[in-house]
Amino acid sequence: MARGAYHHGDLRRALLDAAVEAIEESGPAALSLRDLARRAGVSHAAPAHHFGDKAGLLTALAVEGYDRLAATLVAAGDDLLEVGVAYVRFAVDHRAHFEVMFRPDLYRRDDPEVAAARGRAGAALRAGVVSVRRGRAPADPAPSAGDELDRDALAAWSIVHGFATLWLAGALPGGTDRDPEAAARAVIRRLFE
Amino acid sequence: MARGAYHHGDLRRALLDAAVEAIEESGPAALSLRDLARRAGVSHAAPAHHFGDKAGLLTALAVEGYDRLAATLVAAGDDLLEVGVAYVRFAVDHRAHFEVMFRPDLYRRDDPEVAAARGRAGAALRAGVVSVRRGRAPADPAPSAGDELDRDALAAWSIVHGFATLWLAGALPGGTDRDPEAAARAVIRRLFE
DNA sequence: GGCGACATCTTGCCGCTGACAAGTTAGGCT
DNA sequence: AGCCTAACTTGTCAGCGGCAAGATGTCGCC
Repeated sequence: MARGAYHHGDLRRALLDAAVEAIEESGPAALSLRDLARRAGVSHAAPAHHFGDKAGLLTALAVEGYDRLAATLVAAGDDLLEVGVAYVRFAVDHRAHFEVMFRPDLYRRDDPEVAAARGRAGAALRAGVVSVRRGRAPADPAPSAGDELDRDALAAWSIVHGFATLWLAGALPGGTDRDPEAAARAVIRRLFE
Repeated sequence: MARGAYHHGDLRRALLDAAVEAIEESGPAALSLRDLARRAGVSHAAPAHHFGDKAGLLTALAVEGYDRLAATLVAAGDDLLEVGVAYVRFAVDHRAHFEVMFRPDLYRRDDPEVAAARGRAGAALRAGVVSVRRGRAPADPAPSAGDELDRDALAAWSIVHGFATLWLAGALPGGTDRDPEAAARAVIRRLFE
């Protein structure tokens, strides 16, 4: 076993899980390392050993989030509508991860692990956006190279990310709250109707 | 004069301005009332008198943000493209206000002043979205009532909000950074082409 | 013109937090 | 057996938010 399972069992995992729980309860701003330590039943300085500092813990959470998002998007196939719905569902179902991922002032965005995981998620997203051009003229004559996003991809990402963010912020009125997935479907479809 | 201008001049305003400055420097998570007090040259407890607590200060900032956003959107006219671009420009130019507004765990979302200001911004947004249906079939047979948003409005709001959020998070690659407005224009146009 | 009432701001304190330093325990290796 | 190192604890410090109590300035009012 690579790490963990010495004294506590797997403290690193337990702390990350506790962080998710705490963030879902009261948002990332109110997160406290000492509270996480209490939840895991260890001393207040134990988290520092695994993550260095608070930003380190949130960096690990962001890495995990990007990886899970990538897996979710890949599993959704290559249909833009389904990939988009999967993006929104990920945000709703894993709001703690999602909120941290797009809050760069909370963690170390330049961390190489984060960059790699973000790259994987970005690739999965681009793969899903290919189908957006169905029934449309091809985009630019010069196809996007490397990690660039063409206009279609940017529009698709914007619309699903915006919907997810507004939903998480509680900014959407009434009926949307009950079934975000259906509302997201309708909104995304607006891109190619 | 209604308030302020006793000892300091206008401490309330000075604190809000200092908050904007501090948030632009290092994000809302790192905001400290004591730091704001130092910037304004007053004691550490002075902010409490004007705002009660930290959430009170951020609530005031959110109210100000929604009001300024409403004014910005109204000034942009009733063309969806221009309203959308104005939304993005507001986020970029007033990132401190914008970031607080959509971070409901930081302030009191149910505050009546916030609700009123948010209502004004929402109305301005809806007014701008009317034109999205140009060249399209009218939306639902039953027009949206009160503060409801139909699918077109939701799609428009999502796409501009998503673009703005991603830009602020530094998630957009390369070229978008230099001229967010042009990129936003291209993305929004995607809604009715 | 002086007095009281009030808004404004200060000083002092408490518990909590993140970070650091130094010590302790426990598992693995030879 | 003996050691090494990872994993954790204990102790400490400065900074923070929030509260209480006091000081100071400003205004209405007679």
